[in-house]
Amino acid sequence: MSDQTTRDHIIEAADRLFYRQGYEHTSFSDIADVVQISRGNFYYHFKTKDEILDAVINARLASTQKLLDEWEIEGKDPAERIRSFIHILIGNRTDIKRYGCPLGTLTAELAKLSHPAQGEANKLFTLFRTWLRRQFMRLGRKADADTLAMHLLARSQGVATLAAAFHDEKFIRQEVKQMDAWLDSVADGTASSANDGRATNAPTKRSGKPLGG
Amino acid sequence: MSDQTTRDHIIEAADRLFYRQGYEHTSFSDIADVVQISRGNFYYHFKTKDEILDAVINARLASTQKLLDEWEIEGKDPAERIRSFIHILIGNRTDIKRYGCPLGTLTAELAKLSHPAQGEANKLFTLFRTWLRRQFMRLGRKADADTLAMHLLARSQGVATLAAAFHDEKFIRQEVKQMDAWLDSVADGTASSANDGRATNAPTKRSGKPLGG
DNA sequence: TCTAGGCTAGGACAATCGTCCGACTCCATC
DNA sequence: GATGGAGTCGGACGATTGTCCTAGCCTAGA
Repeated sequence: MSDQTTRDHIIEAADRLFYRQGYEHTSFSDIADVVQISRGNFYYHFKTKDEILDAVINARLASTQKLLDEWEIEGKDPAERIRSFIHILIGNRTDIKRYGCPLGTLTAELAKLSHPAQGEANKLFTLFRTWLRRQFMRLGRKADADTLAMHLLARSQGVATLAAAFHDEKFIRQEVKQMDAWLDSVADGTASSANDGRATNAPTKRSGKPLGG
Repeated sequence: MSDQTTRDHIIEAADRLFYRQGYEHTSFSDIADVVQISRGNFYYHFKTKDEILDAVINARLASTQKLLDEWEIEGKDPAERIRSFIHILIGNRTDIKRYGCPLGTLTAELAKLSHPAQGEANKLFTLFRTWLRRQFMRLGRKADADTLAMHLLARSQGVATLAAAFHDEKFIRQEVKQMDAWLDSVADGTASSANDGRATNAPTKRSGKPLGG
């Protein structure tokens, strides 16, 4: 249908603009310019701006679920699947360096706006959280699977935040490498030698020169 | 002076409101209501909204510097000083749980607005970064001091982001404990046994039950 | 050819924004 | 008491916002 096409175009454009400019800072005009329709025509497709936000979040939920399903199929073992998660930081490094994490920044903004869609947006986090938890459980970490999932989520968020603040791509690679090492230690179950791959190797290996600020 | 008092009141109120509602979402009226002056009176103290932002950032820079100086004096050794940094997450947990990290959220918002004050806001991050770097150097980690500083900053940011998303206070304590352990391993310099205190201890100790979502 | 309805353009709308101004109240100074 | 500047007030301004309406376009089906 032509309807779906236009509607999807709006959602797609809104998604990108919400990510780059933020939700509140993106106006109907901004979206209209991209989609090349008149501003007044929005009302036919979406009654309110919040409805567009809902549609965008739902679209992200769907695409995220699809992504997780793919990782589920393609990954040979839980560790490899978790590694897929870690490496989206690399895959999206260019965007992250400029705009941060789409998840984290949207959630943070909606929280400050006291926006009703907060709960929906948080489902995105929960999607990753439960998926990661399941992987860690399969890794034999039944007892602390959720703790590990949250830990990994937090580190990813932190990396995205600082990478955006300092516009530092090298920092992303650096931290991803450490998370990989951390994952190895978790997967091995080698308790006493489990480390985050940082405190151990850094002094003997990397130069540790200041990252570009 | 009465001038400084009013001006300071404005800055103080703006600071709090920017943190809780975001910069763009905070209007002159909002600030005026708190300070209890008329909206039109702002122009006498600040010519533009951006000027208020600059003043707020400068105030934060000053108070941050003061905080770091205090830690510098009070802390007996570098490890204890770094621990002071880690534990602000605990001290500000109530606010963080609700509004996230003042630093991270402001930086993220200004980035999306392409706001000229981005650079100034980033100085806040740099303040912590250089301070932490110096502490790690004194800890004998000359080679990778900056890497360690960035790592710790990132983890703090990640914890704040997720704590805010899930409104989870327990998660903060949990991650702080791990950062403490991580710091110990860094301070000990026990290379091969250095771990983040998570992959090692969790399965044998904590129950790892799902955090409140 | 005519008609109905999906879809759109363009503009009106009230509200709110940051900005700016003129008139006013203080109060110290002479 | 008169003067002048610091500080404040209330409102006006143009712009922009999200919302909403109406007239018209285009196409499929009778």
